[in-house]
Amino acid sequence: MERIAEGEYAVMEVLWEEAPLTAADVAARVPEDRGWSLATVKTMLSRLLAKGVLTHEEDGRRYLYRPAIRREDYVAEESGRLIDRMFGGRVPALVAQLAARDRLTPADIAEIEKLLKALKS
Amino acid sequence: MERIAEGEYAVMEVLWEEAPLTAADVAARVPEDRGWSLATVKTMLSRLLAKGVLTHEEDGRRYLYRPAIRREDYVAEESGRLIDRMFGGRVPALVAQLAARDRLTPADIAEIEKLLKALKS
DNA sequence: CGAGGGTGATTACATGTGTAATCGACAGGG
DNA sequence: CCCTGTCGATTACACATGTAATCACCCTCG
Repeated sequence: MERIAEGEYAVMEVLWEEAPLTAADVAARVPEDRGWSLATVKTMLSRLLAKGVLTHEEDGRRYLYRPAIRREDYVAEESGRLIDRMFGGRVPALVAQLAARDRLTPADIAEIEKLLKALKS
Repeated sequence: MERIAEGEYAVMEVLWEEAPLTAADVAARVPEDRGWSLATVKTMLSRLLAKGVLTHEEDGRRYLYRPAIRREDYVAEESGRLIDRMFGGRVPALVAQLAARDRLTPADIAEIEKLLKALKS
């Protein structure tokens, strides 16, 4: 699967949320703080098409865009990449790191414990 | 803290493992499969210096390089970034994702449970 | 003393990315 | 039927990144 750049990812998020959309619709839904012009969004869409992570179908004179890959798949790949690179593929090392950095609230801990317990059955 | 590119990260790994080192030493320790020339490693070192994530001290006619940032800090930042972007900052969502993808062995589960239990005390 | 090898610095060049402007085609309003 | 706005496509340009080659300098060996 092609790598998706940070900015491009923002466009994918929009389409994973709702699809199909026109270029203008996507632009309208991209987070405000990006401050992107419509032209910029169109460039992103073209590049994502070229990467094969989007598809488009004609709708009269314009296109409707929709994701060609599933969000879970992409997220899984990126998470795996990070865990491999930074934690030698060891998930417990990641969790230990998060714990050491206070990224785990008591609620998080409880939730994760429940998840793990469910896994063992 | 400056972003560190994928290739540059490989150089940082070497120096986090052992420092200080000369450019030639770093090149010798970079993973074989990168297939980098010494020149390439030197470019990386210059860029990392420019980014302020390395320091160097003179050793006669050459430099000894050493990390200016701690590995844990960088790793924490990158992990946080990923969790924020892909899981809305929710660590349990990440763990659920890993579970769904069979990235968790029974040993991992046991280890994580032990970690979490220790946290609660 | 002169040549060769090692050093960092400078330069090179292709590709990716952020961020658009512009262009040619076409559709719909007047 | 023509103007204007809209669409995708093409082009632009600066900076980041991967991957080096080359240069100027200096130390050491012969």
